[in-house]
Amino acid sequence: MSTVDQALSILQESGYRVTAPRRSVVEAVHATSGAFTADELLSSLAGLGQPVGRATVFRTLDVLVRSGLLDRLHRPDGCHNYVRVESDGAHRHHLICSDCGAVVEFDECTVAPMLEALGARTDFEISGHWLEVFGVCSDCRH
Amino acid sequence: MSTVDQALSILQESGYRVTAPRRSVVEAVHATSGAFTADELLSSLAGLGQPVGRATVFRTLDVLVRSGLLDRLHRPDGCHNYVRVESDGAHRHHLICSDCGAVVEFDECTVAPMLEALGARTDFEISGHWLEVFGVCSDCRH
DNA sequence: GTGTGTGCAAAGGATTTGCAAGTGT
DNA sequence: ACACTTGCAAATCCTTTGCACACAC
Repeated sequence: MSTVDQALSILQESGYRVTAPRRSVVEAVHATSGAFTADELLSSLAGLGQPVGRATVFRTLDVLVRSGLLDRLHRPDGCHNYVRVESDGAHRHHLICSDCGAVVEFDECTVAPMLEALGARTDFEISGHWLEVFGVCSDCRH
Repeated sequence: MSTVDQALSILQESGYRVTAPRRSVVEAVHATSGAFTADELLSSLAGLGQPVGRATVFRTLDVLVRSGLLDRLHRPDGCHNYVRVESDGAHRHHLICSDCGAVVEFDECTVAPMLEALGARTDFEISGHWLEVFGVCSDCRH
């Protein structure tokens, strides 16, 4: 069972219908490696000969995020990038190459004790955090 | 010397001119407590009887960020929020109340060792990171 | 006086929405 | 059948830009 099919099953289990445009989007997403924007995906779909309407792309990205198949990234330059989710841990962060957009997921996150202290000090009830790390991957350095 | 005046001096030292609209913007910024958007600031200025053109507000926010007087925040609901910078440390992160937008700056950030390990494992040359923490402040809980 | 900064209105880009027609289950 | 989806085009939102005028230094 390919990963695309796995994704489509998850979609279905989440209560969404599996339609041709959604299949195209999922395939295009699986063909990428790294972070992408809605617009890049739109062009990519057109290039693959499987054009999907602009609105549908946006709606499908939402659906995929809600189904846990994509993560929405927030980058300094613009906020709406997406990446395919690889692991299934609840705690996911991303290391992103500023050059080529390559993304590495990681879950070793040592901020928990710090956040606890921070919550105590400020009397906030901390509900979550975002951590994103930027750098240059080995390919882009050479 | 009030904080507004301090800010205006910094602006000037950064090579920007101190003009009436910029003064208004700095005053309005100092009247807020927490994160705000360009649009909120625009309305706030109009409400104070010191209307400033839309373009000028955007340009001035840029100038203030570049002068180190404001930080640009990225929130789940929308990406371009601003907060007044309070400390002068280079390493600043923010704890934001999801309810009222109150912001607490903090600098105790314990991710450095983790990032070092992450860089070694992935062969990325890590250049920076970005951490934001969300929660509910004590006022909003009561 | 000179170079910056301003305001307006228009342009631009990204995302959303309304709606009639199409389609998965 | 029925509700969910789609595509299109228009609407909306946020931000930037061009340009003539004004102002800080």
